[in-house]
Amino acid sequence: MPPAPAARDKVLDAFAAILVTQGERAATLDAVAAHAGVSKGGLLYHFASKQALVDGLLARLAELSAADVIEMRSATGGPVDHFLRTSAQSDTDFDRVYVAVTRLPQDIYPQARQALQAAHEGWYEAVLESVGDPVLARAIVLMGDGLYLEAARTGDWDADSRSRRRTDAHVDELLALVDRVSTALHP
Amino acid sequence: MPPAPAARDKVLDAFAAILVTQGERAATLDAVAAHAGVSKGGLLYHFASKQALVDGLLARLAELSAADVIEMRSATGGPVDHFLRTSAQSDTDFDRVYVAVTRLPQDIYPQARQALQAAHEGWYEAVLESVGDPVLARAIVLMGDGLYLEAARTGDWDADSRSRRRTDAHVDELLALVDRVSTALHP
DNA sequence: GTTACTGTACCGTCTGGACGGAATGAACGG
DNA sequence: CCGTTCATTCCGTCCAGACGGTACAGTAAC
Repeated sequence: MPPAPAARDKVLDAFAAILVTQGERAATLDAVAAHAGVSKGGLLYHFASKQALVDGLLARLAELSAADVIEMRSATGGPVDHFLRTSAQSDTDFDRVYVAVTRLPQDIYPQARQALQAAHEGWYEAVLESVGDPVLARAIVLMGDGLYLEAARTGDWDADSRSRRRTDAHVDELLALVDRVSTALHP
Repeated sequence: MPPAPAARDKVLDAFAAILVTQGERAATLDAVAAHAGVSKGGLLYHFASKQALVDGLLARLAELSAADVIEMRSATGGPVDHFLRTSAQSDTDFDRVYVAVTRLPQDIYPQARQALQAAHEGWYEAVLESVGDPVLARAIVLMGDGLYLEAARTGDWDADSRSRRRTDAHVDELLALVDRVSTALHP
């Protein structure tokens, strides 16, 4: 009944979800279509090939990445707080898509590497403006990546509130440490 | 003429190399066999199924991981220095296998997640013994993960010496920062 | 009539895995 | 020293199924 292109977004969601939870191997056209609740023909109507699907995911990452940096700069706790907290979490659209692109073979989709690099540079610049010191800024961005990897490793994707609270406490401690170092460098 | 099981190691090397550079999708039995200079039948002699191949890689990670922690503790520059430097590099057997396992879909191979977690805990404990502070130790391990991800993203796997020197300089700065923080926490 | 799909049928290629060998060399008896 | 036997190590081919992709007829809303 909805003639609006609703399926397109659902397909991209499903593609990202399967990439994150089951890897690229499982992200076949059939599997993506089934997970999206869409027929294979419907998927291919919006994305004529698998390459088009990947391109669509990368385009979405670019959108969400730009939005994330803007949100970072205007976050109440400051860019660093927002950055490390969202890195540890993994239940936002952006986090899912970011990790999904991480799962793509970078040597086969060079644009994926560029998209990730672009997201990185946005983060680095925002963090640098906040903390001043380039080495500390780099350290913070690296820790953010580490948190992403950890969230992916511990399978936080459908985590219960208990383990999430534990992660939050760890991030609080990290933020306190960063704050101490930051004020020590620039008193 | 070589009746020694030389092929087994070559197959594992090839499997890891393809996972790292081209992703799990490209790591088919044929591709691994071809890259190892072995026939498909020869591969299947040593690893009766793809699951067996994965198990073999995980077993090798466990070996190398234990060896890496031992090497860390007896490294000349100390555990932290050794850890961050090897995280930034990616030309050792251990780094290759570690990142290769990272590329496996964790939800499908739960043992992969456990193996990575085990490697992590070994690092964390060695770093903790060195720096004393648990939060700083966690920050260091996270930065190591970030460096792994960065090395994977920038495709350092066949890097020229120029880009490697740049990475080394960055790691030097990070180590200097960690050292300052460490002595500030425990004067 | 256009847009946004569903559904089915189909094609060529690749995939994991099974299988039957074949070369090598150690073990053993004579 | 020789011949046979035997396990180990590896090769090459075959197959059923899954894969990406095409084609197309139909449907339902606007």
